[in-house]
Amino acid sequence: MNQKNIRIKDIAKMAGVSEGTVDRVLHNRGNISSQALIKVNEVLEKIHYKPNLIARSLGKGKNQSVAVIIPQPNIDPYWAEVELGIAQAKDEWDNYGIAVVPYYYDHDGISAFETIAAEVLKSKPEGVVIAPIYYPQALAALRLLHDQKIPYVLFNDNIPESKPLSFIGQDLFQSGMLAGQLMGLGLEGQIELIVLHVGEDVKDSVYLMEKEKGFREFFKKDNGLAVKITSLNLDHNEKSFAKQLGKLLLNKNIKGLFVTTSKPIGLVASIVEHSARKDIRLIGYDMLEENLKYLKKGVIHFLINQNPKRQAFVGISHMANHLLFKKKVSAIELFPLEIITQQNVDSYIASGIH
Amino acid sequence: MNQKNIRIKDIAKMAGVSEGTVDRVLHNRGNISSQALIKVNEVLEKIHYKPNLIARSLGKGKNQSVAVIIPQPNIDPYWAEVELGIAQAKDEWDNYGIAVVPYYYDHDGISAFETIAAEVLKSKPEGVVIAPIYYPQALAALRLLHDQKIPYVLFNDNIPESKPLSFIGQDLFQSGMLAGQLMGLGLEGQIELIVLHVGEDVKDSVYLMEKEKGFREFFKKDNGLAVKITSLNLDHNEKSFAKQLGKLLLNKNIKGLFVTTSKPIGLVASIVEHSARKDIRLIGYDMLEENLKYLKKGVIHFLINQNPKRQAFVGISHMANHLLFKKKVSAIELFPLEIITQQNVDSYIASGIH
DNA sequence: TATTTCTTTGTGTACGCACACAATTAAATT
DNA sequence: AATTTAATTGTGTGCGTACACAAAGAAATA
Repeated sequence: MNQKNIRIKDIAKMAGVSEGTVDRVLHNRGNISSQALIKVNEVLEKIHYKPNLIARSLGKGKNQSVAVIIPQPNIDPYWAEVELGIAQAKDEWDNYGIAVVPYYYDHDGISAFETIAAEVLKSKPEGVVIAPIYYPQALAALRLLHDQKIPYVLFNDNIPESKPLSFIGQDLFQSGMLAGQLMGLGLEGQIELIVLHVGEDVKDSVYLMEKEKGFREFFKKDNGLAVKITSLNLDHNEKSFAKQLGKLLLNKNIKGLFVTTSKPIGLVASIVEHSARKDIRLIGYDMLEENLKYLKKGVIHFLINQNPKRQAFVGISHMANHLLFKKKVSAIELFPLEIITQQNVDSYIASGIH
Repeated sequence: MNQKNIRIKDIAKMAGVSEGTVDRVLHNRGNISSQALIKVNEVLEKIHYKPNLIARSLGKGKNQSVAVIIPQPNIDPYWAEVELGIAQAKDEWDNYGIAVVPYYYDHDGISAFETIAAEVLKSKPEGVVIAPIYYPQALAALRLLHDQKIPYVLFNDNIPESKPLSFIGQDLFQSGMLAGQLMGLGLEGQIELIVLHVGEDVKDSVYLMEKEKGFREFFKKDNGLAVKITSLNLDHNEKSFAKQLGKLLLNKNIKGLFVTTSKPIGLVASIVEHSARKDIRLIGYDMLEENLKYLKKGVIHFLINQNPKRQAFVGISHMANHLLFKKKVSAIELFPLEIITQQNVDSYIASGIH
């Protein structure tokens, strides 16, 4: 690349045709004589043409738009994090003429999702990035996108059968295994552990189950420990929740809690903190503000970071690269399972998204 | 940005001057009447001008080059990782007309560094990215760069007084604290721990000392533990090294080893593995191949990832963004202190660099 | 053969910015 | 006032691609 790059102009000269003809071959625009086609293809096979991506996107000119669909972020700190990632991507890709347009659907009303999906379709975006947390509704929407040949990227939850351009997320089974390892560190003898699923719809439980399966799997292998694992489904209606959890903590054999979603750990932590128990190991998800508070206090011992902010950012960036530069993007991008503790949490906060 | 973006042309019209004048203001090229300057600045303050970065780099045209200076990677797996990051950056920025040119200096010969530095200067790169592991030589080289007004980015080790454009690395004191926390997990009673500095020059020891300080600091705070910490400087001349370490492991009170550099842990791990001790907790640095082997075996318990590959990639990207887009880059970018265990190592390997 | 229709090919302009150079105006010198 | 010199400003071209449109050629029709 230090030496002059081969341009369309050069190819045209080599093949003895005009630039327009080369352009037609490169983009299969048709209206080409077989003679010309052969000549150009001969040259293309000989050299390795690397289009100048910058010039390409300048030349294309037209402003493209990417719609991003997530649940209302203002009631849920997890999705608020996601929104930060969207904002960051918006800022970044704005420079390249890509408009990132977020759409929010109501958490409660399922029908709200369909309304939003219709709205998005009407706006005719060049690409869609979506966190498909309600499986059947999402699947229907993705079918529509597919029919209209609008590419889409999934993040947070995968729906492989919808054949997205790309999926951004984590290996949830392995995530559970990791939670198991962290839970088991330094524990000995006969103990009981609790897996806590809090206030999630049954639909989602597929994903939560993956985490639980991984968690249980870990203790099958780990020797020297006699572990009894109980899983609990609780609604985080505050009163009954606190009562039930409090009762659990009276059992001295219980040494650890694994909370499978990020939102409720703060609540769990406050209950653990106010109980008499100082020996409970608490493991949960994500660097939400409340969670960090209890991590720093030492009530929560480990957080596994799902990096919602970055998932959104990377998902949008995949789409942007696809639209702008026709770059090949990986069909599945699994994020690392980041372990956050009292001693490295600040380094994570400081580093942000690169 | 869905609505038309403001271009230089628009600013010119608003201010009642020509495009050239606006250009001169934006780039402080001088030769401007105070009247025109005021008019343009008034407009600039009112609107938020976001230059089209793509057009900018197309317009600039000229191919720029970034020199990257590191030690010979082929004898050292750590620097081999760094080289992967360089290759990745090279690939990425090639599309934008930036040539990334690596230079390697011999690990042993100090004078080799100066030779390379001279060579780099002669090539007149637009920017330099450098891992300044030999302090005095690096400082001298950076002075030369400063004199010639060639911007430089540091990674791996910082030399703040050289005022680099940007530094990419980690907080080493905090890194030691984290090692302390991981070491302490589940340990009880009276124990002894070893901090192992292996085969590094005294010059570097400033940085290793930071890690040790952090490690010791952690155990000052942590209550319930009576910990004795011994630090050892060993040369990894294999025979005497194995003998000395073997002798140490006969002491049953020693429960953990913290190795402050990445290269020798494989060696340490093999010695620990072949000793009779199954209760030694081993903590070290980086995802080098040999280290991963012992991590998966369970001999090494934790690795703290310094992410050499990505440090190089981000360092080069900072420079590229600076040269190409005149983007403001953060003066210091601290990487998160990533904890790698048996259960999340694969997720890190799979994810690579984003 | 002249005319129309369809196919193929070449040329020109735009994208937004950087930068060189020409044109204009102001200031300084004779 | 005329000329030179300097300061300021405007215009034009190029970066490499995409795409519209005009031009040219071939085929079909009258």
